[in-house]
This record gives sequence, structure tokens and C-alpha cells, in this order.
Amino acid sequence: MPLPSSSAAVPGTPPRSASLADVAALAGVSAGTVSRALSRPDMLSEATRTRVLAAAERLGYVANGAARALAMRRTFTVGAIVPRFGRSSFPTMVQALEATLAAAGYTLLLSAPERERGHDPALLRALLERGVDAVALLGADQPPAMFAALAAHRRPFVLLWAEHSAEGPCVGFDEADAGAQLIAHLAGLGHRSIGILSGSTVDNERAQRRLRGLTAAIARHGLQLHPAAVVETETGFAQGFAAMQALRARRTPVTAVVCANDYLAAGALSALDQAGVAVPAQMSVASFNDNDFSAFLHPPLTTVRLPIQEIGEQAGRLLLASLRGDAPPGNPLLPVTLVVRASTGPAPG
Amino acid sequence: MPLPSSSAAVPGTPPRSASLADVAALAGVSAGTVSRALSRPDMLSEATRTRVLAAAERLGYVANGAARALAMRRTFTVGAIVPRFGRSSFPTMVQALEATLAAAGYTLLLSAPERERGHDPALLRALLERGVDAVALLGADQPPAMFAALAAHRRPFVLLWAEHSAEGPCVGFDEADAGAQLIAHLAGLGHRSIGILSGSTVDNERAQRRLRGLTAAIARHGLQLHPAAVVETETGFAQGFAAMQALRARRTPVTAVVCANDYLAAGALSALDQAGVAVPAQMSVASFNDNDFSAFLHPPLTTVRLPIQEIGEQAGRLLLASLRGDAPPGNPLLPVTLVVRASTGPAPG
DNA sequence: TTGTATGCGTTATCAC
DNA sequence: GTGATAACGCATACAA
Repeated sequence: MPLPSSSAAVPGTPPRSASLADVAALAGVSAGTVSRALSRPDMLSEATRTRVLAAAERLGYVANGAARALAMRRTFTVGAIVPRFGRSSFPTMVQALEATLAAAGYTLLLSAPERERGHDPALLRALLERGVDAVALLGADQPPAMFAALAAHRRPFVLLWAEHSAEGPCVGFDEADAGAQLIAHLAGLGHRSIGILSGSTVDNERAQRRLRGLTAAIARHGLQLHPAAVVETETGFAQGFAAMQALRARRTPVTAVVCANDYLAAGALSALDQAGVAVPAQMSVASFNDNDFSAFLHPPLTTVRLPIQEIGEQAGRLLLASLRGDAPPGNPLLPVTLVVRASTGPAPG
Repeated sequence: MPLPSSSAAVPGTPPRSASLADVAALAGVSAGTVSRALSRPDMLSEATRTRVLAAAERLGYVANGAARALAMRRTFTVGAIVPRFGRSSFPTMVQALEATLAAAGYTLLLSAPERERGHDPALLRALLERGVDAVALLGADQPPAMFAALAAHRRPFVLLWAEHSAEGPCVGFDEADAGAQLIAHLAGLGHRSIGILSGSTVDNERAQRRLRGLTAAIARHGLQLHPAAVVETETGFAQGFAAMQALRARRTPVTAVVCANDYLAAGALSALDQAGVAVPAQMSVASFNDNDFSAFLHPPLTTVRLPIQEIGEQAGRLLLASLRGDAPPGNPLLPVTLVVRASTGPAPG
């Protein structure tokens, strides 16, 4: 009698996890039949199906994805490259992406590089080696090598948090509209001169769009934007604090400040608090809300709520559609909503 | 002449991505040699090595991980199951885990279920099907089926944010010590009666440990803990707000409140602010800091800083060691540090 | 409905 | 140092 490929009872022999052949042997059928029992149950007779399933259950059979992937040429796995993942607003997006994919049987392979390596084609290569069926990338400004590799390997992809790209589908929101909503609100309150605490725009296309949207809206409303009233800084609480101090030191006549994100806003509020500047009595503050702790601040921040979670969901749906081969064309822009809170009020004087 | 397995130049034929055989053909060597050139360059002569590498480069060769996994019986992939991933303190931990693994050539397969499914063995099964070499699980209280499956498939694993388990290695911190540090600080300020805003302890072993640690420390210091001064609630800003209102409505004589996490603390501070209760003049507030926005609050919170990122790093190292087969025994407990800020002060009166 | 045979792209074990 | 060749475990086209 030839050795069975599994020999669980033999001491000293590592009990290799059960394979299709093991299940087949136990059920008294061929391997092919087991395969069908698991993936196309309706192709089998009631009797053998239950018998096979029972055998699989008994052996604790778990399919070998590598073998399956090799045979099927797909892994049911999606790769995502999302830099600076830790303390950012990205986790919400990624969670939503994962949830949407998981519901369709796909698993997320996450690549979370440091900022510097975020656009390194080697990261994509690592994902491709893992056989990802599709890829999600953060932002539209990817190096050409990325798109080339994606094309060479015929992998569907989506650009997260991006408005538009000639290279492929994007999921994002209208950055300019978001800024416009904030500016319109402040203008409606009578503010005429507005300051901006912008995130660093170097190598960050999203921050650039955000800043441009704000300045455009300010111009449209006929408001003033002193060049000295724009402070660009890395993101962070301490940075927001310092940026607000710098802004005040420049003695521009701003009565309202828009912060590019929650961290900067938190720092800015803290700086105003320490300086004894009443918000909003002496200074109004508003912010892009991409991290959802605006309501935790003091006073709670007026924000445009950015559809971060929705980006993840929508991207997941789009990827799944691409994998089915019926992706709709176009780049869906998700809505943003203004949430007015105590940090904005009428312009003083 | 037989068809080459790749036929890039033939119109209409999808240019399947290059395989080892393609590279071999181009370089005029055998497939085995190409494999060696890529994984054990020193086993080849200088000449063939460069020739092979050039061919691989020219074809944009990317290894097929499925085939490799099938042959090597490993995927260089680690799975993690981390529920309620979105707005929690877990992303920091996961990012650190991913970074540590990535530095060693491993990729993270992320499973981020909703709370309810967090302990579903099916999630682990999905990961095992993907062939993960090792697994990271959140918390020590996993169903037996989890550990059984892990054992059956001989997969090393680590329990994140857990102190101790008979089932396997844990990486975490001393919850009781963390609570004790907060209580000692408040006791030192003269507080005698302390309230607790606890996270929900149902089905949450971490919240249970946290609460027990606090009550034990309170007892050790001979302080008072009115039963009515413990409010248990789901985590969240609104919940913290309501919990603090409830606590005050009960009219217990507490002069200090410990919040189990940042969200609850933020809500609690907000409730006190709205009620016109001065912090810390009339009420001190301290918190476990697991989400790193304590400094954003008003006033900034006194906290014990929990080593979340460190858990991820340490878990990654431990997993890598297990995969090498030289994992050190024991469950390393990471240190916590007390950070005193403006939200705590002497007990009034 | 079920069994058989082949291929998926690597790695590893042999010879040479 | 290099080339054949045999697994690896599954899916699938085809035969029965």
C-alpha cells in the first residue's frame, strides 16, 4: 500500500495540513470531485457532495491558496499602498476598503510605507509578486513606472483620494468645492480677510489642490488674502500651534482662519487659547475635517466633513467591478458637507 | 519551432507577464539557473548572472508568488485580524507591525472585521487559505477554535495587546500598573474619592483588566470608590459626554475622574465644560491615552501613555523570530509612562 | 455525475 | 556552475 500523502497517526511525522487528495481518499472519490464539491456544489449528486463535505470537515481541510492561485491565475487579493498610515485619516478609508472587499471574498494586502517610500515602484512590485488581482493607490501623482507596471501586468487599479487622472479611475471629492463651502460660510458671517494654515504642498498634490481651491474661492468672494496670511507647514498639533503663532506675529488683519486639517486646527486653537484670543469672538476658525475629531476640540470646529470612509467603500466597489470586467467609466466625486459649529461667528467690528 | 510560452510580439495574444522560462529563453540558460540567479546570485558565474539579470530586467520579470509559495511552502506573508479598525487606536499598532514585517520582506494581510465578527474562526480560515506564514490576533480572549486552527496548521502567532495567555506569546503592557500610576498621581494630589468612566467590559477582556486594575489601585491607596461612581459605556465622544452627565447626576462626591480612553475623556471634558465645571479646579480628569489626542483636548489631559506603536513593533519582531525558529520565550510587557498635564490638580477643599 | 490527465511557475534534488 | 526533472496542490477540459 502506497503512503498516503497525509500520515497523521504516525508519530514523528509532521501532520501536513490536509490536501484535496487527502479529502478525496477519505471520501472515496477523486481529487477533482472534491474540488468541485467545494467550489461548484451543484455539479455533484447530493450523496457524494455531503460525503465529501463531511470528509473535508473531518480533516479540517483548508484550501491551499497558492495552488489555487497558480491554477486559476488569480488570488482574490487586492493590494493597497497607503503611506503615513499610522496617525492619519487613512485608516478609516482603508477599513472601509477592506470591508467592501471582504464582503466579496477578497482580502487586502496592505503596504504602509513611510512617507519617503510612498511612491517607490518596488512596493508595487512586492504586491505584484504576491499576485494581487487589483491595486489601490493613494493619490493621482504616481510615478510613470507605477502605471507602467500596472499596465504590464494588466492589473485593474484605482486612485484613492484623487479627483482626476489620465491614467485611470479615481475616487475622491471636489477639493475646490469643499474649500468654497468654508469660504462661503465665513464670507456670509462678514469676514473680509481670511488666513490659511495649509499643509505642506511639497510633493503633495492633495494639499496643493486644497490650497488652490481656497485661494480661488477667496478671490471669487472678493475677499482679501494677504500673502502673509498663508502659512504652509507640516501637519501636526505642534506645527499648527507654531503656524498660528507665526500668523499672528505677522499682524495681518485676518478675522478668520481656515486650517487644512484637524491636527493643524487643534494646534491653532491651542495657540489662540494660550494667547488669550477668544474664539470666535476675536477670531473664527474653520477646518477641513479629515480625521473626525473636530467635535473634540474646544470650541468644536466648523468643518467641511470629507467623505473619507466613503472613498474606501466606493474604491472597493469600483475595484470589484473592474475585476468582474464591468467597471463604469468616470471618476465619481463624493459629496462634502459643511458642519457649522461654535468656532465660527460674525466678524468682529 | 514550438511556441515560446510568451509571445509578446504576436498581435491579439495577451502578453502574459514574463515567467522564469521566458527569462531563461532570452538569456539562453535553463529555468533553474534563472531561479538561482535571482535568489542565490553567488551560486552562479559572474558572466551568466549578469546575463540572466539583464534578461529579467529587460522582460520586466516579476516572480509569481503563488508558484513560489507552492514550491517553498511559504508565502512571506503575515495575517492580522484587528477588529474595529477604523476609528480606534489600532492603526498605529498595525502600521508599526507592517513596517517591522516589511523590513524583513514580509507583507501584511489585513483582516479588519466589524466588532461582531472579530472572533470568527472563518476570518482566520480565510487568512490560512491565503497561506499566511504567521498570524497576529488582537487580544488574548480568542475562541478555542482559533488556537486549534493555528496549531493544526502549525502557524506561529502572537496575541496583540494582551498580557498573558496559556495559548501562546503575548505582547502588551501591564494594565494594572498603568491604572495604578494614574491613581497614585491623583491620590498624591489629595483626591480621596475617584470616579471611573470605563469602556464597555462585555466581551472585552482589555476593558475588564483596565477596570479591575483601577479598582484594585484605588483600594490599595485606601481611596473611596462609590459603586455609583463607576459608569460603564460604549466608547465614543457622545458616550463620554453622556457618561459624565450620568456620573454628575448621581451626585457622588468624586473630585477626580479617570477615563478609560481618549474618546471618553474628550466627551467627559466637554460635558464638564458645558456644565460650567472648572477643570481641574472643581474636578480633575485623567485618562488612558491610547489614541494620542490627549494633548488636543482642553485642557490637555493627564494620561498614561500606552505603548501602542511599540506593541506593533515588538509583535512584528516576535513573529519574525518565530518564523526563523528562534523566538524567545515569555511575554514581554512594555512600559507605560505617566504624562501629567493641566487637567489634574489638587483636590478642592 | 464522476474520474483522469494536464498545466500553472517555482524551487529543489539530483546528475553532469 | 549548470541543466534536466520531479514535486508543490489545485482547477479544469475532456473522457467515460
